[in-house]
Amino acid sequence: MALRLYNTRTRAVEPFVPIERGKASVYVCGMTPSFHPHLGHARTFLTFDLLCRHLRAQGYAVTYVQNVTDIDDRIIDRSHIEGVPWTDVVARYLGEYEWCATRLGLAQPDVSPRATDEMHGIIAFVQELIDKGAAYETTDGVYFAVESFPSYGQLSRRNIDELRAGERIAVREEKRDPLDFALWKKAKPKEPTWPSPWGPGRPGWHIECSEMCRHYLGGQFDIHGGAADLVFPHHENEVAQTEKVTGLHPMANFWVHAGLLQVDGQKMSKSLGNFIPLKTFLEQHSAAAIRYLFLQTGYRKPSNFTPAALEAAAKGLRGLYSDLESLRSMASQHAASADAVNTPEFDAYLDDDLNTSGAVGWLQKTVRDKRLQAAQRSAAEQAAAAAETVAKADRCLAILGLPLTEHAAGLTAAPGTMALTESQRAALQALVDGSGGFELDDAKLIERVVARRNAERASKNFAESDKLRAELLKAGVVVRDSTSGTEWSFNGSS
RNA sequence: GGCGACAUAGCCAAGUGGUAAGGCAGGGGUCUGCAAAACCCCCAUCCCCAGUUCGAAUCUGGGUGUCGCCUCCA
Repeated sequence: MALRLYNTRTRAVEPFVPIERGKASVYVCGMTPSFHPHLGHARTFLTFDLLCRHLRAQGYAVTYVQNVTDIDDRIIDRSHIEGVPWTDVVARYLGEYEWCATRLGLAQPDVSPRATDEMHGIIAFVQELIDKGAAYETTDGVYFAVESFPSYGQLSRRNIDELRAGERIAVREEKRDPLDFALWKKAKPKEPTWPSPWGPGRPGWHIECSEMCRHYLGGQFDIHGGAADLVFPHHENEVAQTEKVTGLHPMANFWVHAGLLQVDGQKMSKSLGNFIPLKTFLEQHSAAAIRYLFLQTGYRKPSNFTPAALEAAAKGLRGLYSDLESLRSMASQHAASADAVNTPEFDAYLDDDLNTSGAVGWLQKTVRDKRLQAAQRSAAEQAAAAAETVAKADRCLAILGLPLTEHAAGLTAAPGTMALTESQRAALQALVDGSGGFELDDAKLIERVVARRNAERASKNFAESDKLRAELLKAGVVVRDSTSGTEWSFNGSS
């Protein structure tokens, strides 16, 4: 079984055949740091993170390039709005993205080039287009002549004539064709500029990706990714620019697009008021839970985010982890032999156009079944069987980007809910007053209350112990009794 | 208006010709001082209509609905 991927270029699921055996070159359109990264960004980059993890697990040497478009109209607009230099805007929002990427466990791209570091290449690229007669200069910039590229519209399946018909009244009278788009924008007042053969200015959108693709991956490479909303015009324009310059087709063998995230059944946007800033979100919720939630949905489908779905995902993942912990303790010191660690069924799901939903379902079922089976066996057999399952599950979870050790803690409670409020403290304090310390930290305080409750239980004073449990619950603390003692935890939403 | 995607149980969601994975929620039971956890059992015929086929959630045609793109967007 080998990887098959849906290819936007051909509108079909096709076997992935790399240009160079054993290698995979991947370019993904990254951030334009002009505003807060949002939950939709997370879905897109998580998708390609998974693709890379799977490719690597299958033995491919992956070169993953994810660019940063750090100069753009919106960045300039934002700097005017905030009254700060455009470089500050970039630093702020890019920093925010990087914080989120770390939190989400996104693998570092092998290269993350920035448009402003590629100016020479970009300018050269534009010049090549002019030399080839595919671009022309006007008083305000340099434009790509769509007419020079007959297959324009192929990737996004647009009809050029219909596009022209629908085009709004051309503002730029100098444009030869309303569809022509800017490669280089000549300087306007209060805008950052770079010197060029056409005078000071800056690149248009699209050109930076064409240049970076060519620079880092060559005129043709394996996979070009991005979110579905980039198919037109961004990727269409990239194709036109690149193929015009290189004369090679296709620019990328596979075009892979991640479905857009919706919130409450609607597109996420600032104007609709359902914009979910990623950093805020990750400060309040488990990164593993959102990752798991996205994995439960096919990457190409539109995904509708709801708090209920997140909650369900967090619980589902927690259950999986819990089963795995049980298996781990059964396995004890027993180690699985390395060659036993393969998961063909799981791999087959991912090979099938990244069927993460099926893969996760298989993992859930397998871990659960194996746990139940192991429990039936003799101690010796049990350890061996459990160790093998644990090793396999660990492998799957690593590919999914959900390693147990890193994420388990974050699932039981969100960071913001880990502490008692003043009133909760006061209430619990009152229950253990007379015991001395009023400088107890939260954990110590809770443990005192739990201890008191256990004392009541020991003396069969159940009415009192239940009252204490209720008090703890009011403070967001859940207690669980077992033969080995009483445990407690915050019941913060994940 | 043009192009496209999607429509499976209360919710999320796999499954592309042979009688519906998984998760969450829910119901019943075992266990427990109670509760939690755990364990056992139960819970859909796949938007509608008409076709093709021995057989369709899966193919074809026609509807209906939701969403997206066509302007900046991950």
